[in-house]
Amino acid sequence: MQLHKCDVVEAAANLLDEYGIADLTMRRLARELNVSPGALYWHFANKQELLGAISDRILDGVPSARGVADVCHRLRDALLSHTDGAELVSASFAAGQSSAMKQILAVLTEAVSEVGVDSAHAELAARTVVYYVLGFTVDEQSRLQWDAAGAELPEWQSVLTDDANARFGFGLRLFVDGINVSQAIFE
Amino acid sequence: MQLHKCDVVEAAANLLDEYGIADLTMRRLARELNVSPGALYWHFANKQELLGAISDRILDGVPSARGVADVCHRLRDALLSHTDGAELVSASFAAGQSSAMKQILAVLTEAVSEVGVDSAHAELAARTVVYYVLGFTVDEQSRLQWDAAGAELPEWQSVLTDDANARFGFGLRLFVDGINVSQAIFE
DNA sequence: ACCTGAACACCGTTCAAGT
DNA sequence: ACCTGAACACCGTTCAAGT
Repeated sequence: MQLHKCDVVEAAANLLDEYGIADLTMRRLARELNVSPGALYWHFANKQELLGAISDRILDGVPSARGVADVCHRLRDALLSHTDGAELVSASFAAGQSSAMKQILAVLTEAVSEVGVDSAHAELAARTVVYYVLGFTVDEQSRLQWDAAGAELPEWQSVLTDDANARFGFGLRLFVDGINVSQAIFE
Repeated sequence: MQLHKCDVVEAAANLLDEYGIADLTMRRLARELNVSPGALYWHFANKQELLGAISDRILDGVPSARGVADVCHRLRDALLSHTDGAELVSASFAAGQSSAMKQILAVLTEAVSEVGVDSAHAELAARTVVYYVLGFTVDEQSRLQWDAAGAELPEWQSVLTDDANARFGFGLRLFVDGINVSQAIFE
């Protein structure tokens, strides 16, 4: 039967989860779908566009969150729930290929505006927060996956995960505090 | 004559500046040096290690800066002074291959400590700042290089560059303010 | 010790030709 | 409209063999 865009994205997402971003190639994806490599280029202009579509799938639902902290936590959760999710979305965002990340940026900008910051500075503050969340989570995920390959998690959840949550929250608060200070100055 | 590590890194840096990170391949570098591709693997274990060495070359001098703002500005300047510098260093840092970035992290941690933050939180704050500088500069550089390829800079320096400086400084202040707030709480 | 040559196992992308 | 087959122009890495 016919190949649909969403089938391709789903197969790609499965490949990502099972084998990681390094093994997510156009040729391998085509093999998985039992089509020739060229077939993918009827549905997607290039690999970057496909990666953007996977990013949007990973981020499904995140743009509907409200408030800086809420958006950031849900963004991080979404990234961590797929192998190499942070790296993939980070790359797609940098390449301007993830419309979900653009929405998230808009939602964050609005959230910052509501604290009383003018819209030009609000967008800057929102970008700043996004850089942090992506950078932190790429880092966190690479460590997580690295020692998940080694010794299999001794006493999980509490020791490693909660610590990362606390670390993430600390950095996030640094911004929120910074934003509140800048708002206090400008008014 | 013999091939030395530093010659390889220099040739690689030149290749980067002239053609960008996408064309910085082991094979192309070997061609430029008039050696076989395999020769490079006598001096470097793999491509990542070589990229790390280029990163360290790009960041030469930055770790000797002092103070959060000073380090961050010099880091950004170093990244912007080479084609795709931000992307390269960002990738090397994520892969744990840049010792210069580790030094920079240490310097930033010390600078934050001196404001009165305990060392555990100081390291977190330092990482947070690094994520911001790298994220911001990768973004800035990709835009810069994108419209440098298009219309050739209308009335430079003032309109584009100064604005980016101001934007960079704004995000940076968000942290420094946030750090000061957290220090005020903890003491 | 340092390097060559040649191979291995792949890539992304294009495009005439088929259905 | 949608896909195949085959090609184009590459990759990173390894390793026996040479000097």
